[in-house]
Amino acid sequence: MADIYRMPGHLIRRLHQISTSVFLDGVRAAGHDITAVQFAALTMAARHPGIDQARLAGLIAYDRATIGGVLDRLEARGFVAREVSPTDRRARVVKITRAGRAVLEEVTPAVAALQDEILPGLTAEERETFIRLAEKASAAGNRRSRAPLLPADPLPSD
Amino acid sequence: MADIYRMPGHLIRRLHQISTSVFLDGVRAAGHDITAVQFAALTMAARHPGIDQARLAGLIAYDRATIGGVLDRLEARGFVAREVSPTDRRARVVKITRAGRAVLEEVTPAVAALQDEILPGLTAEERETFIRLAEKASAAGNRRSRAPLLPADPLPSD
DNA sequence: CCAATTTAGTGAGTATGCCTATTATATGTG
DNA sequence: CACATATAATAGGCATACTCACTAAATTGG
Repeated sequence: MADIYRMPGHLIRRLHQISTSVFLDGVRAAGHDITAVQFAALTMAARHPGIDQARLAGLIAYDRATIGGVLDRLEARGFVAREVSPTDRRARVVKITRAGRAVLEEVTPAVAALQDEILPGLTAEERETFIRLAEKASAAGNRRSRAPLLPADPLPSD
Repeated sequence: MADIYRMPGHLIRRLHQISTSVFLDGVRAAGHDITAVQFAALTMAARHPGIDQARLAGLIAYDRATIGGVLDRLEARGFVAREVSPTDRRARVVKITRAGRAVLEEVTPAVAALQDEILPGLTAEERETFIRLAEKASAAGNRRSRAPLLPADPLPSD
């Protein structure tokens, strides 16, 4: 009989539920209301001004169809703006707005503060171990994901 | 600057993407087409014949609204049947069908075989460590989740 | 330069995962 | 028994996450 409770897939799904819940609660306690996914997109938009949607998606491992909806919501709330790229008229360039930057600046410390709560019940050493193993596994499985993480500047060997 | 790539929440989301992708590929290679979520629901329905939806949801940490849709799809494909509970007319009792049991019997070995692929790049020992830490963290954070795992037979102290 | 291929983004469809509200039914208390 | 409360399931809505098909535009090969 398959013991679901010890299967990594089940445990990862549970941790994902806990993670999104803790994130949302922490951000709301700081007086804002953005999801972890929106936070990551906003952070990367701030770090790479004028990046197009496809590259932004690759930097945070989102599907191309998914990032469209995320940006729709961020744009509707005035946190990012999109323009047709001057160098490639297929592409749409994403820029964080002043309002988006303000949200990011207020939310980022709260996000940093809640990191330990995402893996509750673990010692600092155990958390480090978990993060190290998760990094190793996600790097090794990157190609297995439907939306792999892509480097900012793709290597020719890729 | 927040380093998203080392945040447990981001890593967990990436592992979740890899996990669902590997699961689907493995199940499809075995000639079937059910998701990890459907597999867990089917497994628990087989293990607890006649369980109602709310308890089934609790056993696998699903939201009550979510389990309805999952069972809709399993029922549409003839893998489970639902009836009004004879002891509580609000509740609907879930039973796995012969077809559902057949799918489960064929898929379960494939699921067991793909477990190691869910955490690729890790040694057997590292996988054990990851699973142990994930169990510890998910147990500790259970209440933080919107849909906590509930015991089959709830204790009065809960 | 032109045709074939690739790429960026969207749209429609499906599946989780959550929220709030509603309906129907139980249960507990006076 | 009557009333207040609690619970099971659903309905409708929003947010990821993915698939496939499509349009428009860029790139590559000849």
